[in-house]
Amino acid sequence: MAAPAPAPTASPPPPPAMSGLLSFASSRPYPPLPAPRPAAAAPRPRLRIAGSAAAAPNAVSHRASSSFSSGDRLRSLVRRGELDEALRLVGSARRPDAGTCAALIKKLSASGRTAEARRVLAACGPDVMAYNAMMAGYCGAGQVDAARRWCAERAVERDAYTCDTLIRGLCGRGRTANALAVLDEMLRRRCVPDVVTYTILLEATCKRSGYKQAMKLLDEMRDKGCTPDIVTYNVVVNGICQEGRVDDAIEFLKNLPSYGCEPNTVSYNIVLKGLCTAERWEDAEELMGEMGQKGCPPNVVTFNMLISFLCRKGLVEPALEVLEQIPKYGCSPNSLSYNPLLHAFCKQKKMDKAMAFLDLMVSRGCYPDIVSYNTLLTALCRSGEVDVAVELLHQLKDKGCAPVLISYNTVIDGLTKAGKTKEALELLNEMVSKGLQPDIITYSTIAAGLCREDRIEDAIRAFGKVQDMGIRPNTVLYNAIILGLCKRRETHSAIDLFAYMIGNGCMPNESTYTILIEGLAYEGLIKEARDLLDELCSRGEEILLDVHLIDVAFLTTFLPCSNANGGPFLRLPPEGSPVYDALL
DNA sequence: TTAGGGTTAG
Repeated sequence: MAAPAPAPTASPPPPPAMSGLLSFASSRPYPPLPAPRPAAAAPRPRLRIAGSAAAAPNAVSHRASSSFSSGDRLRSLVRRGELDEALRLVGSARRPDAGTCAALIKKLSASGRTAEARRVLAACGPDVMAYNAMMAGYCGAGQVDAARRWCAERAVERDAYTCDTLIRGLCGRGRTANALAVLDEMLRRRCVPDVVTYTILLEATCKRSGYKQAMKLLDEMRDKGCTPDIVTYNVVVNGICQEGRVDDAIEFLKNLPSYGCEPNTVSYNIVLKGLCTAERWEDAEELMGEMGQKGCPPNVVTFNMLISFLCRKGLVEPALEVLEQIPKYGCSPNSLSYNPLLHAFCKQKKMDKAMAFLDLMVSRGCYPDIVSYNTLLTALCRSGEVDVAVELLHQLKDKGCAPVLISYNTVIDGLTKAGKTKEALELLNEMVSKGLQPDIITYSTIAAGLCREDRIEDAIRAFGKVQDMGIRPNTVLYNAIILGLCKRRETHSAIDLFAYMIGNGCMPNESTYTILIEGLAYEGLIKEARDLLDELCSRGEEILLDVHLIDVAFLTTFLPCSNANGGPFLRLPPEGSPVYDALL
């Protein structure tokens, strides 16, 4: 792989607001990374070496040593995600600790293993923490109906907290109507919904049915004798802003005292966010001025929000000015203040500036967090500096910021795209050895990289690994392998996999169809390609095909379809191209 | 239970 172009050495001078701030920007392509976070710099003593878990010291426990070590072992297994081993241990334990069981229930449910989670629940006996974990698990796994049935069986509705979990789970999956039904059940059973329950429901109602509907629920809540608090009102203020009615939100805020509730800084921040979304910068500034007078001075969130919005709109210099204002208001910038700017520099491909900015934040006592580093890793990979990314990844722990799944996924992807699949696979082994569980993104990345190298068999092994882990392969993973098969002209196998994908309940997307249609057309299987396109037609989706992959015969065959009402739209080849000439 | 980082695969 050719060495990437170095970062421009003659970068434009920093904007005025930055003058002096970045003066220590190094002339090296990449300045040394910031010094380690003092508090976390000292290497932590290793408590235990691999394989000696059972011999863990139990000096702090007064319980029987056997029960301590098994409980300790169970906790450690759950933490490491070794669920099968944890399940075996739960099966043999006399009375496993409810907190650990709750954690295991959560993890099992997250992998869709709710039946096994229920076995764990049975093993640990009645415990509200475990109940809530089960409820959250069902909801998280999308089995909200199972959650409701289970809830009814156990009559746990009487516990308001468990009900909140169910209501939150239902609301989180857009099942607001069911959540409201649970509320009715609660009221019938004289299980008093509290302000939290209502607030959750109000938030969902705002999202689903709009704030006007939420206002009705607010009245109902008051009728039932439940007094809204400022959080409740803020949820409604947010709902009003979400519908683009910021001025109505401001009006509502003004009337709050007449309901016996004073706005707080969060209330103003919500309105401010609405103003920023509408790019009403002057109004935002004015509101910030008012906040102090109204006894709700801006806090660091206020400034962070402004910085984030300005950066998103490409207004990096004003964002830098806001950053400089923060201390004048008695607030300290934190990593959330710096990260949007760091991201902006990365996006501008000004890596030297980004690195210098990182130094700046450290010199001001704000330590980069994992999001800062992940932002850098992404940018380094995208700018062709994968080796620097690998180096940074390996330095993270010493900087007091251990790499996470996303960090590894980012660099693994960078390596596969740089044609360094072997190193990517080594990194995969490394993360596993460090106890980080790869996820669907890790394996999709690896599979796509292997396919790019025509190593379809290995990619299919990665696919199998995902299934072994109890994770359902998703569309992205299927697409990667289908593309690999099509590129190898094994279109029939690709179609088989397509059928398998649908049979397993994984919905194909536009890319899936594009890949397959192009693959079929390449092999001259025009009829089959057409059938697939018709299927897309019936879905009424727009399809943009890469004309470079399509031969003239294929385009000519399909052209009439592009005029069909409501049918797919085939982007025409660029004017003057050979394909365009052949068509007209 | 409300507001803040448009960190990862196609």
